[in-house]
Amino acid sequence: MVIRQRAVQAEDKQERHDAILDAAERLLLRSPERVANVADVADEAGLAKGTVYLYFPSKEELLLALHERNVHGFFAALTALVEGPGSVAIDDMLPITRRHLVEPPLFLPLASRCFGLMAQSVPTRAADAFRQRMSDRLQRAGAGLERHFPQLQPGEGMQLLRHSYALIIGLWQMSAAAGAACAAVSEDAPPAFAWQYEDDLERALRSLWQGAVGGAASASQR
Amino acid sequence: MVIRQRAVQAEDKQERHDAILDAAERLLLRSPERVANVADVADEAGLAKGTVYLYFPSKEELLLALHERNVHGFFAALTALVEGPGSVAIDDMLPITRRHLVEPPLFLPLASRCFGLMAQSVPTRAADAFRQRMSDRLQRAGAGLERHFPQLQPGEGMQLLRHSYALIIGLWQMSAAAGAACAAVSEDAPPAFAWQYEDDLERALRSLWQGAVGGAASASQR
Amino acid sequence: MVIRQRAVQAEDKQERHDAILDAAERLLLRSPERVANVADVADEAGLAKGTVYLYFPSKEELLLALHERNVHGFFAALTALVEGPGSVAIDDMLPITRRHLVEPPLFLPLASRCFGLMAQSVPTRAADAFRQRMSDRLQRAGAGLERHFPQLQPGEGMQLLRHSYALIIGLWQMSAAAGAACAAVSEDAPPAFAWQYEDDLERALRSLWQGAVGGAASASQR
Amino acid sequence: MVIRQRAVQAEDKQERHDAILDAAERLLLRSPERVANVADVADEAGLAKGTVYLYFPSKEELLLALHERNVHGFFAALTALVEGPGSVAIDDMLPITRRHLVEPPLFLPLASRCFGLMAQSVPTRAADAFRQRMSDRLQRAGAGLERHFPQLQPGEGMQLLRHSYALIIGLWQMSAAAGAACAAVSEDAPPAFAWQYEDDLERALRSLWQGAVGGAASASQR
DNA sequence: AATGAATGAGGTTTCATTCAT
DNA sequence: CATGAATGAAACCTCATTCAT
Repeated sequence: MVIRQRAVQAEDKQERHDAILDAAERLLLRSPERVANVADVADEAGLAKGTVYLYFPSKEELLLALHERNVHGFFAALTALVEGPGSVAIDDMLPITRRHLVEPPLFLPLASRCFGLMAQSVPTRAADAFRQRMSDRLQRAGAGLERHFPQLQPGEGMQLLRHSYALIIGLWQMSAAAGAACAAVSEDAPPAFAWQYEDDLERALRSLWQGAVGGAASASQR
Repeated sequence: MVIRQRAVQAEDKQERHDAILDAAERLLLRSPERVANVADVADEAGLAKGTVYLYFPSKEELLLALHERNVHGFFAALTALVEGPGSVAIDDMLPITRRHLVEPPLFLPLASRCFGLMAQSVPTRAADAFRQRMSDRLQRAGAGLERHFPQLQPGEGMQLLRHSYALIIGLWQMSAAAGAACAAVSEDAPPAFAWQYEDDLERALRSLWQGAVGGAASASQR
Repeated sequence: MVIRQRAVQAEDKQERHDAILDAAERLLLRSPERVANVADVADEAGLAKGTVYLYFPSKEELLLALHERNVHGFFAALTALVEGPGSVAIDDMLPITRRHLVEPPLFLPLASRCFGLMAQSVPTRAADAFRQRMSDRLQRAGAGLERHFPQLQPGEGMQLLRHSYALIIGLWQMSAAAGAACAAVSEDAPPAFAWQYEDDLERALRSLWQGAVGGAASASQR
Repeated sequence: MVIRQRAVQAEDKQERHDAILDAAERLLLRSPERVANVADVADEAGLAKGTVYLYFPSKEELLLALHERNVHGFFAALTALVEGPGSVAIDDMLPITRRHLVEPPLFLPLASRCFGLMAQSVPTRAADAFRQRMSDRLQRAGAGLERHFPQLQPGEGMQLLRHSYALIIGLWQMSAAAGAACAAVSEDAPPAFAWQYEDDLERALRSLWQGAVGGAASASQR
C-alpha cells in the first residue's frame, strides 16, 4: 500500500478517494446483482465506515461518482475522435463504445442503476451537477459529430448521441434481464432473449446511425 | 375495512387477483416515484397483507404480473396490425406505441423497474415464464413485420422490435432521470436534458426504422 | 407467559403494549444512567425489534408512554385526595408525592429525560397530546385544591401544583448530579450536595406551600 | 481558516480557552435546541477539532466550563448583595436572578443540560471539582443570607438557595417543554402550559421564600 | 502546540415475508 | 380462505475521540 496512513496532501486525498471508488468497483464486479452497502465498501478499501463518509457525502453520491469516472473515459475518447483530424464514420465509433461501455463489466449495470437513482432520490444538488456535466459532454461531442456529418442539423449530433446512449442502456437491460435466467438455467432461454448483447447492440446502433446520417454512416460497411 | 366474501370459485379468484393488480396500479399512478409496499397494496385492495401472498408468491411477481397486463394490450394491437390486411409503414406503428406505451403513465416506469428486477434478482420460474411469453409475442409480431418489409431477413423483424423496445425504455429512463430535477427546479435543466420525451422518441424510432428497413419505412412519410 | 404467541384481541394487545413498557422499565431500573436502545427493549420483552415498532411509533414515544403511565398513578391518587371528602393539608399531599414520585426509582430520571425530549424533539403530535393530558390533570387537581384552600385564587391551585412539580424535578436533578459522584467516591461529596433528596424535598415543598397557602398548609404540622 | 499563533504563554492559553468557550456560547445562542458538536465549536473558534481537546478533556467538560462561567456572575452578584451593607429582602434577590439567570438566553438551557450530564455520566474529577466549587459558593452565599434573615437556622440559607435554584431550573424545563410546541403551533397550548416563565418564576420564588423566612421576605412587598 | 484524518460503536427505522389464529 | 401480528435482516449516517503528521 503506497498510501500513507493519513491522506494529508491533496494528492493523497485524491488517491484515497479513488481507492474508495476502486473498492466499490471491485465489490460490484464481484456481485453485480446487489449494491454493496457502505460498510462493505469501507471494509474492502481497508477503511472504516466513517472514513468513506469523509470522502463521499452519501452512498448514492459514491455510486454516482463511480459511474461518472466510467463515463469520463468514454467521452474523452469520443471527443478526441470527433475533434481529431481525419474523417469519422460509424465504424470508428463502435470500437469506442465497445471498449468503454460494453466490455467493462461494470459500466452498464451501474449506468442503469444511476438512472434509477437520479429518477428517484432526492439529493438534487449533486444530481444536478452530474447532469450538467453530462450535458456539457454530450453537447461538445455532439457538436464535433455535426462537423463530420453535414447532414446533421444543429443539435442533431447531441440528439443522435443521446439516442445511442438510450439504445445501449435499454438493450443491455433487456439482455441482463434475460441473462440472469440464462446464467442459471443455460439452455432454455427463449429465442427472443437468446442473443449476444454485443453483436445485437452493434446492429441496432448501425440501424440508428444509418437512419440518422444516411449512407455516410454505412459508406464503409458491408 | 372492506370485508369480502371468500373467493371459492375459480372466477372469484381471478377477480381478486385482478383487484390486487388494480390496487397496485392505482398506487403506482398516485406516486410513480416510489414502489408501494405490500401493506399499502393490500390496504388499497381492501385486503390483508397475507391475502396478497395467497395470490402472488412475492412482491416482485406481483409487479411483473401488472407489467405483463400492460404489455398485453400493446402486443395485441401490434399483432393485429401486422397480421391484418393492408400495408404497414412506420407511421402506422408509432400511434400504437404512443397509445399503449407512452401515454399510459404507468407503462414506462413499470417496464423500467421490471427490467431492473429481472436483471438483479435470482431468476424465478415466474420470470422465465414471463420471458417465454414475451419471446413468443415478439416472435409472432416480428414475423408479421417481416411479411410487410421484405428487406428484413428472417429474425430481423423480431430484432427490430427488440431494438425499438430498448430505445423506448432507455430514452424514457434518461428522460425520467432528467425530469426529477426539472420538476423541482423548472428552468435550469441543461440543454441535453431539456427535451420532450414523446417527440424525441418519435425521431429516434424513425431513425432506427429507417436505418433498418430503408426507404420503405419512410416511403409514406413527409 | 400468559400472553399468547400473537396478540389478536384488543386486550392481548394492551397486555403486550404494557409488557413492552414493563421491559423498558426493567432496563431503565437496571441501568438508570443510560437509555436502553430499542433492540434491548425488544430483547428484554422477548420480542423482535420490529414488534416494538408495531406498538410504539418511535423510541421517544415509548419513553413518553412509560413516563405517562407513571404520572397517571400520581395524579389519580392526588385527584382522589382533593376530590374526596374531608379536609386536606400539606401533610396529606407529601405521602402521595413520596409514594408515587420519590420512591419509585424510575419516576424522576424519566420525568427529567422526558422534559428534555419534549424541549428538543420534533414529533409534536404525540407531545402535544401528552401535554394536553397533563394539563387536564393539573387543572382538575388544581381545581380540587382550590376548594380546600379558599385563600387560593382561581388558577392558583394549578399554579401551586406546577411549582411543586418543578421543585420536585429540579431538586432531584441537583441531587442526582451529586449522587452520581457520591456513588463512586462515597465520602467526598461537598456539603452543599450531601443531603438526602427526600428530606430536602419535603422541606422545600413545605416552604413553598406555606408561602402559597399560609398557615392553613402548616396548621396541622409541627 | 484563521491561523493563529501557538499559545505558548500561560495567558495565551487562557485566552484560547476562553475563545473556545465563546465559540460554544455563540453556537448555543444561535440554536439553543441542539448541542453543537465539537467540530462546529472548533470551526466557530477558528481552530481544529483536535485543538479543542488540548484545552478541554471532553465535550462534557467544555459544556460544564461554559456553564460555570455563567454561574460565576450570578454568585458574584449574590454574594456581593448578601455580604454588602444594608438590609436584604426577597425583592432584592429577584432582580439578580432575573439579570443573571433568566435574561441571558443561555443560562437555563445550559444549566438544565449540565444537570442532565452530571446525573447520567460517569463522575469525573472535573465534575467533582465543579460540584465542590458550587458548594463553596452556595455555602458562602447561604451564610450571608442567614445573617440577614435571623429566622434561618444554620444551613438553612444554603438550603433555601438550593431550593430556589431547583425551582428556577425545574420551572424552566417545564416551560421549555411547553414552549417547543407553542413555537410551532402558537394558539393551542393547553392552559396549564400557557404562562410566562418569568412571571411564574417570580410568583413561585416569592412563595418559597415567604414560606421559608416568613413575613420578613414579604415585608417590603405589595 | 496544532492539525484534521481516521475511527467505529451506536441507534433508528423499514418492510418483505411467514405463520398462528 | 383470510387475517394481520410477528419477524429480523438490512442499511444509513453521526460524531466524540484519538493520534499520526
